[in-house]
Amino acid sequence: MTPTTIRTRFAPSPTGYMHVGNLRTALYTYLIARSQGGTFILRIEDTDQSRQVEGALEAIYQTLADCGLNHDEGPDVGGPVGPYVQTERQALYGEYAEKLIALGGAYRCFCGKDDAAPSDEKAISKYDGRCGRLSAEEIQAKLDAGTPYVVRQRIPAGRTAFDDVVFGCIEVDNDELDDGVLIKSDGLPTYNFANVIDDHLMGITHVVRGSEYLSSTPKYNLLYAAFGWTPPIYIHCSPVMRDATHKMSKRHGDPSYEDLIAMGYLTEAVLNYVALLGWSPAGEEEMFTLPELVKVFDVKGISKSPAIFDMDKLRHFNSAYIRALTPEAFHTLALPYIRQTVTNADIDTRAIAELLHQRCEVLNDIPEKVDFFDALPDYDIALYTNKKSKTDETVSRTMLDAAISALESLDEWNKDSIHDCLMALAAELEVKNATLMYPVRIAAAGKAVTPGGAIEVCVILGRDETLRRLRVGREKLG
RNA sequence: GGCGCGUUGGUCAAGUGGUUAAGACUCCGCCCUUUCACGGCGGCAUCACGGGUUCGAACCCCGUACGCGUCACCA
Repeated sequence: MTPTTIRTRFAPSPTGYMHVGNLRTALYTYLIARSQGGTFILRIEDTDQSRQVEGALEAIYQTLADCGLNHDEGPDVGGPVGPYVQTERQALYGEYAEKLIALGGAYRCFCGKDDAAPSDEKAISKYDGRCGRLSAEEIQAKLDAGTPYVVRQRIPAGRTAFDDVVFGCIEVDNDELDDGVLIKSDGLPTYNFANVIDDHLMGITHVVRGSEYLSSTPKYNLLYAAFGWTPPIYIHCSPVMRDATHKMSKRHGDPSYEDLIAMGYLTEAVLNYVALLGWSPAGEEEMFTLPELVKVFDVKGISKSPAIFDMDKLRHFNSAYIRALTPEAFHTLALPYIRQTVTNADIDTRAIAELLHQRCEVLNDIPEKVDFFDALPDYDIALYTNKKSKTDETVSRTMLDAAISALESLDEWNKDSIHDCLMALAAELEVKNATLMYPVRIAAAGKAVTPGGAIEVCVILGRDETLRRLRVGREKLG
């Protein structure tokens, strides 16, 4: 029996687009809640007004909705512990800052930005805490004089330890910790403060976040301790990397979730792959839909080391998800891509989709794969030479001649009739099926690689166009 | 630089003192086959390094190297 229900939160700041690492954090956060019947909350951390990016908020909502990571509480759906946007909670932070000052866990700092910040960029220094030693009279005098101030955390002496689900027990000397700013001079809280207040007030039991917060977690626990609160369970995740030394980033041109979708990846595939970046399931199965992930997810499988994003493996997942689609669903998805290069209004796009379906890894590959249906490419006759099919230019001449006259005399033009006709012809010529089919396909498509074989291609092209192309091929061969 | 963290094949990774060191992706070969793809079978390739502890270490300890993070009135 769990004493408290699990409550997790995804707390992005609207400062950019939804990156793969963000998505993964959201996913894990969602999975932890859902797998244990808990509540998944969305909170917007917008305390840095200068970093707001237009459209970022929309991207967050859209991505979560597309992925099915539905939140139970949040700015849009409300909930019992709102508001869920930090700038709307400003009064709350002020109130708790006062409380913390009274408790001795914080103090007002009247030093200007320049006095407190390291002036020399080389020198790594921390705030010397001088305002923490001001007497009550001195503080009152500053206050009376209207001196602007920030609120800083008072770090006690000693050592602080905390447990992380992924990294285990981490202990640091408090000397390493700075008296960080909790309330900025604009009155808004820093992440360090808002996060602790909100997580506590919102009853968050499990905090999932990037490992870059590992170093500052002791400060948060000191804050919890000063308030007499119980810290949450921490789950720090290592970053998703673009290569061995760089995190995925927009700056390097790494794709965001929406970029991947625009490239022709399926949401389900992206989600499945992202889940596996830094987490491994107990068994050997790797393919999981979101509901399946809810069933099998276990924080024990989260790994400590960073994971490099591998587009090849994503492609693999994507092609598997595409193949699993119904023919109808695939046709609907593929049609716009087919239409990028196949404009002929009369052509049977369903037949094309059918050929494509098992041969398509990413939707963006489609236009290039089917362009020959619209126009016969200007191909090299070297294509007619294929060792496996036992063809060369001479053989191809014979095959094309025979195929042309056989197809010319065909009354009915459909898959079966063409099939029977060509098979009979191959038998009559005493050649392997491939020896006849190969040159026909090359002449019909003008490409070395095509989705579907000679018969499928010819059926879609239709009688006149097929015969025209076969004659063009025959002519090219001289 | 201080502190923290990390390091199993090219990539994701399983593994918690005794294993032929799983599996997946990629790549290669073969089979299937009307090209390609799918599918099937097989293969290449890994415990960063150096010391310990131990009968025995990928697993425990120490150190080294390399990498990442952090040291903001950013989150």
